[in-house]
Amino acid sequence: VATGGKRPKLSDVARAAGVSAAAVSYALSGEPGVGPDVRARILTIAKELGYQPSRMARGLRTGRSRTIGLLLADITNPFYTDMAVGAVEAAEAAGYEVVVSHVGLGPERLTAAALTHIGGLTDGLLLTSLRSDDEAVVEELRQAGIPLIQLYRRVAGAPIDWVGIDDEQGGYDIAAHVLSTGRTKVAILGGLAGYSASAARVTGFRQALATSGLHAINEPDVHGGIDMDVASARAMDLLLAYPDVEAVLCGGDLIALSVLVACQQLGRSVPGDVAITGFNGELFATIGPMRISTVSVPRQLIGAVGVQLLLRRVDGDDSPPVDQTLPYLLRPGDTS
Amino acid sequence: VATGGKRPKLSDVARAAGVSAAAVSYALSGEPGVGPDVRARILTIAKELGYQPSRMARGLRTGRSRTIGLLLADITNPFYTDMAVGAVEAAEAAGYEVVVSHVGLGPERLTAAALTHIGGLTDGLLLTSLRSDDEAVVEELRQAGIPLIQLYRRVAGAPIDWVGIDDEQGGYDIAAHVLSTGRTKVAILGGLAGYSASAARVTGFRQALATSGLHAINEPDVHGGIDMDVASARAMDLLLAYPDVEAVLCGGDLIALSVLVACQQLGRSVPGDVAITGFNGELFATIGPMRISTVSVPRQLIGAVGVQLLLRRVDGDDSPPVDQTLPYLLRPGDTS
DNA sequence: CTGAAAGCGCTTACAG
DNA sequence: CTGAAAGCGCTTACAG
Repeated sequence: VATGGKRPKLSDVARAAGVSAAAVSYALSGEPGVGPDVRARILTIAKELGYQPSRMARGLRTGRSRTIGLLLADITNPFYTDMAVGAVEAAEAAGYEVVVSHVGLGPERLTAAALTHIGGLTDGLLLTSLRSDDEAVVEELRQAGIPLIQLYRRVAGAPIDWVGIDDEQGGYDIAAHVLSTGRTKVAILGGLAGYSASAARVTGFRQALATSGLHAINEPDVHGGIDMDVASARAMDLLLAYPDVEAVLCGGDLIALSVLVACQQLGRSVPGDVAITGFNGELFATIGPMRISTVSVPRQLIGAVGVQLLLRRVDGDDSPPVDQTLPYLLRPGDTS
Repeated sequence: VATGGKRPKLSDVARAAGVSAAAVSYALSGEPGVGPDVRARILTIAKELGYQPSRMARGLRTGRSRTIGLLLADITNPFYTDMAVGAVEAAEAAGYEVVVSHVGLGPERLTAAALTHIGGLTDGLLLTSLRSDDEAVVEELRQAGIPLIQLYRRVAGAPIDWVGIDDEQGGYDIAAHVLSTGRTKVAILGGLAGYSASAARVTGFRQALATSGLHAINEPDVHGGIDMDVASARAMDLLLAYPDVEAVLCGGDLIALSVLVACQQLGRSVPGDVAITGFNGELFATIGPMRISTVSVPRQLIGAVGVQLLLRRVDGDDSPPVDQTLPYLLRPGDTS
């Protein structure tokens, strides 16, 4: 009941059309080798029969799946799924399909997921979930001979194309923006040090502070977790430990939101008493009653450019790895 | 430079181990037909060589890909990606892989994406993006003979398994919760009428109101868009048109957030002047300074149960379609 | 412009 | 317990 009839195959179409299998193949792929009238008839019959070529057979024969994989640590995180949207659009334009895998945290799962893609499922991989110390994973995938691109996060020194933004400069810019309002008691609440982008942002914050002859009042404990509960605790601890803090530079919008909530709970006015900045430009940072000042990362563009780089590699380009740095947007909101 | 050596194939492993291809195949799949010592040697050599079986070849031969597809209208929407997480976990336990496709809005794209999955990429499909009037799409996919499951949203009357919650009862419950506080001037801000869940929720709201001898003060214009800008406009229009409204029952948390923001802008206190309820139980509804009262939908569970139903169909079960109704959670917050 | 044939890398009855 | 062989559904030189 549930399933229709058997799936028709190419030879069924050939028989129905009274031509050879080769003719059908040529007709469907738009190759020469079959007359326009015959081609039209074949196409009609194929549609009538509901013929759908087997990707397995085609892939086995051609060695290409015309599919690229996108590996996400957390498919629930819009920061990365925005990249997926850009990737899907760019891939579609090139006749490729994007399949997304939710791999969860941890290098083992990353490797496992990647290996199933490597089994020919996919012609190349977009990697997003890299930690700075994931060299081993990346090296293993490289050995497997599948083209790889790093999206945003990266492994230090890995000889693999990368596309992202200049987080350090972004951090510098938004810190300079806050300092320009005359605040001097500034704290930093960065993400985990193990991620390349988190580290770079904090470096940028520090450089801007140093330029004004300052340093963060909560050094050196500026790195930490970004999950909502952890971030909330860090925010509250900070405000309690440094009652006179005038500005908090955050490594991400979620941390900034935590600080905002904590300020409201403690009765500190924002941005009157405390200025707060985020990073990423996430949706939730802009939809609340108070828009968070942030650095907006061009996530869809990163995905799209990643696909372009990847398809170049899939087509056999083996020139040296490139770094593609994209522009970001400094977006002042209501919190600074 | 970019690619490693050629990928080893099964026959390479066989040669290196000095056995037949069949022996390797049996050893890798854990089938009997090869002794334990030989099996161990084969496994070792396969690992040494970095052998990774071709999914294409295996799929072509067996007619199974051990992969299931999840079609998302918007991969950026956490409501649906939460289902993906549940699906991934359930599938992994069963030895299946989940690949997610972002199809965007519109039935054409849905069909196109589904067809590429049907080409053998995937053994079955989890559908999330259905509108009530998508019968044509669903019928076409059914014809193609691929097992299908509807997640949450559904096509009325389609003979396909479905898993979700009782939105009507959920709507009734949260409306009753608000009415129990004595409010009588109640408005409804529902989602688009074209989606089964939106319609059911509104029906539930109305029934609860009717039970108290009431009806929404803004009837019959209770349905509308849920994108942030549209929802914001609807919220503002409502508050302006009905200055004495005491409660707003919303079809989703994003709408509820819009109403909350509009209330703050207009200086109405929440929940003092206006009670607000959402629906879904999304993360952002709970992380702001004010938690939105909502109905929490068990999204991961829906994904997991969807996978179970699907794998049953993949294994050939063709019993009549089932509806699987899961429990939800009424979660009062700070807005009611 | 068309058809017959080989082969992509596996799995799985089938003989030994 | 092991090996030789057929075949999954395509694509693509190669002859006609």
